[in-house]
Amino acid sequence: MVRVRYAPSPTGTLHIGGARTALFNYLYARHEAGTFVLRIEDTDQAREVAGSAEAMMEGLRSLGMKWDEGPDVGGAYGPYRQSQRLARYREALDALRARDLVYPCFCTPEELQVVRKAQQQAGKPPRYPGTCRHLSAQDMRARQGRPFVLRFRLPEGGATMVEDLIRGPVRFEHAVLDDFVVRKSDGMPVYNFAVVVDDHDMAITHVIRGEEHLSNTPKQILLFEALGFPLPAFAHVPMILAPDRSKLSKRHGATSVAEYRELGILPEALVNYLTLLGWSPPDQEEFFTLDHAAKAFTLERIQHTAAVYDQKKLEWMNARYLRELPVADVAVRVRPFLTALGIDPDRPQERPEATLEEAVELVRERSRTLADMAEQMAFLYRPVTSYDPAGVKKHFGPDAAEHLQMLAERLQRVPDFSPDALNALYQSIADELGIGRAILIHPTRLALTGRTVGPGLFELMAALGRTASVARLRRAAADAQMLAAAPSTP
RNA sequence: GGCCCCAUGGUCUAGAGGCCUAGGACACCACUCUUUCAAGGUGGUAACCCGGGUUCGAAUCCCGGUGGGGCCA
Repeated sequence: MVRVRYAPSPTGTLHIGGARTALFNYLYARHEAGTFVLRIEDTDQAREVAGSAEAMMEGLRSLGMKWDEGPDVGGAYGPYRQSQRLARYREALDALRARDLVYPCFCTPEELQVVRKAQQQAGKPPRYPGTCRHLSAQDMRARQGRPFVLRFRLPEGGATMVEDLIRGPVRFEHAVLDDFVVRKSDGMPVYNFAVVVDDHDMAITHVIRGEEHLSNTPKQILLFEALGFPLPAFAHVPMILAPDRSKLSKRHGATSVAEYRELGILPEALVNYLTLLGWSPPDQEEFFTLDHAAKAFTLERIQHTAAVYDQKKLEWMNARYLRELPVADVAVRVRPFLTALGIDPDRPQERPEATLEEAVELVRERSRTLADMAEQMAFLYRPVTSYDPAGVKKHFGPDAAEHLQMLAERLQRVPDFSPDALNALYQSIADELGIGRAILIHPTRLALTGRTVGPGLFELMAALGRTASVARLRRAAADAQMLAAAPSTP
């Protein structure tokens, strides 16, 4: 029975790197019909951010991941918050202490800093010098009352092998490791120690985590062995890098799952994109659901190289979901983005004839995000307050006012306000005037939407409806005349 | 600085010794469709980090270098 876990520290928001690690764990669990455990690693009180754990869980849920065991849903291996497991760590530490596998160290950080500097300058690995490794009972008594940490007594010589499922065997010589700290002077266990106890207690069979943990793994293996725990399998997945190949951070723009949601990226698209970052399906297919990915997911197909995330491709993928998801679905999701623009699609200032779903159909083809989509359909719900300046220059020429006025009259009278009928009407007017249709079409679009780009004019006009269309054309006729009379100063 | 990982177009990747004249996708460019912008279609630019081996044969295996990343503070 496979048991995997995702174990974030609640120090901020759910990052796309973390989300991707969670995702790989989730997919592996599903593929193996195993158990996915969520654990909150909150031993570092100083760095903890209030509400962070809840926000992370919400982020994971929004992406469609469900865990079988965790702090909120419980399970047979809890508690699932490290802060509630301190007694358990103390117990494990006592066991090591009883067998003299750990020892107290009274060296101060300042003393060690000096040593480390010297070692670095000499080109040696930074190592604990072993000052307190062999203190006699008398030495100990002399230091009574002074703060101390607990250090692990590293086996002399030899090496520890990490059998990584993705990278193969990795060898770490003990000569470059040192007697690392397992308990801090404040009595709190160190990360490497707590993880080992937790992974064992929660019967984790596969530790799938970011590559940055590979260097910590030999220490953890040593602890597993010292505690007499069987080893889980390890798999270190490559990191996600910013476009400049540095570690992803806030200065690179949106990096958290929540931010992407606010930008109008669909969770389906984000998950799909993230899955492709460092993993590829055997069939080369780029579009899939979580379920489909789970069926195909194997550790062997995980990339060894760090991946640079590409916002453009994410948006492209999002655009595809936007135009392929059921309209009703998209309509529901675009609502909050309309609200953010001050628009209530149910109580428009101007009554468009199209329903929200029809509005979605109208613009989805050219939308990359939900925010983008909302902006594109905004013209349906509120009056035009300005015209694109380049458009004015190009399409509100000397004849425009007259044309717009005439179009308004004809539109008022045309019996059928469907796209086809409107198309026919424009054709016949253009024929009457002996001009190309485009000469009428462009000023109309500018009049109706204030913009020069957008959906097909006749569809747009039908969606807006007769009343609003005619009103906007009349208003634009007046505006165009005024603009022509008062040429802009260069 | 020490140790560890990694290395296919700008980016994500396919590739597990001959199927490679290195495939797909994003991006970019051109053309096409067209009332604009998209979407779509067609075509194009663009990569096996370098040097040694191993082999009849290497993007693929080995060694070294270089570069990038990570961990340790």
